[in-house]
Amino acid sequence: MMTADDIRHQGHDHPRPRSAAVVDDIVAELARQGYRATEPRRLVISAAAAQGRPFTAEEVCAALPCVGRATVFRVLRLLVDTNQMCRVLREDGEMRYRLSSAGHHHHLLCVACGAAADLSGCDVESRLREAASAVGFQMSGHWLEVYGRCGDCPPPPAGDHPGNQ
Amino acid sequence: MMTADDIRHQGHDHPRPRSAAVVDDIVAELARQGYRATEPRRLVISAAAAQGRPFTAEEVCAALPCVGRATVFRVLRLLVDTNQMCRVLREDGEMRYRLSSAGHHHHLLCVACGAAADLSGCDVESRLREAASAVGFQMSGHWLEVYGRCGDCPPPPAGDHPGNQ
DNA sequence: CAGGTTATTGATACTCGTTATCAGAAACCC
DNA sequence: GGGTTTCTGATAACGAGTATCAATAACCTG
Repeated sequence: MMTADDIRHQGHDHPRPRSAAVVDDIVAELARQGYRATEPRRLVISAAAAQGRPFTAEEVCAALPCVGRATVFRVLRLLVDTNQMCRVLREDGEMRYRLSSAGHHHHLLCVACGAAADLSGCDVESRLREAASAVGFQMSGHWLEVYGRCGDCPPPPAGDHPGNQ
Repeated sequence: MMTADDIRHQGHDHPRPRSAAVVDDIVAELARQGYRATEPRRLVISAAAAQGRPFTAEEVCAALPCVGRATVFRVLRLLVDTNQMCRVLREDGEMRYRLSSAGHHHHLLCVACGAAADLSGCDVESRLREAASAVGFQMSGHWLEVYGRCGDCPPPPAGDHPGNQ
């Protein structure tokens, strides 16, 4: 069977690319929380770390035919539950995953190439809380995705649909 | 076959409750855009107007056994596409619908009773645009849902999970 | 490091929400 | 009223994700 190391070394020969350290960190954190360090988990995490942008569970399944479908979903969910990964919702409604251990934050998603960037330094939260209490609600959480074009993508051709919802 | 009027009058005897006007308005708007005013469409719109809070396609299907399942989904999508209805994403990931012809706005969803309120008067948009351009993105849209407790629901028992994502 | 416990896996079947297909039915227009 | 054309409903299909459960592999302990 192919091991996590085989995956890591695909296509280049650095003995320990940065993703290896990422994988180890995540596995260590899982261990700290009482979860076993299994090969399938390493493989899924490794595949996730190899993705340059938010990915689907399906992509991981395709990249790891040696790992069972159910296991891929299980590991992804485990990582989300342990705050090692977050979900991002594309504009078309497709759910994708992204490794990121940061605390509460939001994402900027490029509608052209699919790249993602973390969005921080905007205190939307306090504003929302105020606006909510103005309508008699006590805010407890929120979900926010921001869509746009990253600097690497050419601007849209012409009169394109702005806004959303 | 049951007609839209039968539905409207269920359980009370106002000849034209306000929902009737809503239905007519929506059907008129559809007609204006070249869509035919069919009975199944009236029925679905009527059922939607009768809901006090965001509802699922499933609920409409159950309320209208005489309308085909596929048609219910088709009409809901048509209404979303023509901006007569919007989708709301519950905290647990479930997608619901809500009649609302207003322009761009967001929703406050009560995590206890499921009620929804429109959220306006908070200029999150400009802030997001700034934060986005700081990371080299040109914002084109966003998706925002705010969760909390409405004034009618008792506060949560004790130390509950705050925040999200 | 052998052996026992327990978590984890993979194959499979299944659920759920939604969409494709397509022949028949109903709206609209004249 | 009749002819087009859109729309509908039944059904089958779909995609993403989950439940089941026997077999396997990690971990701990001696």
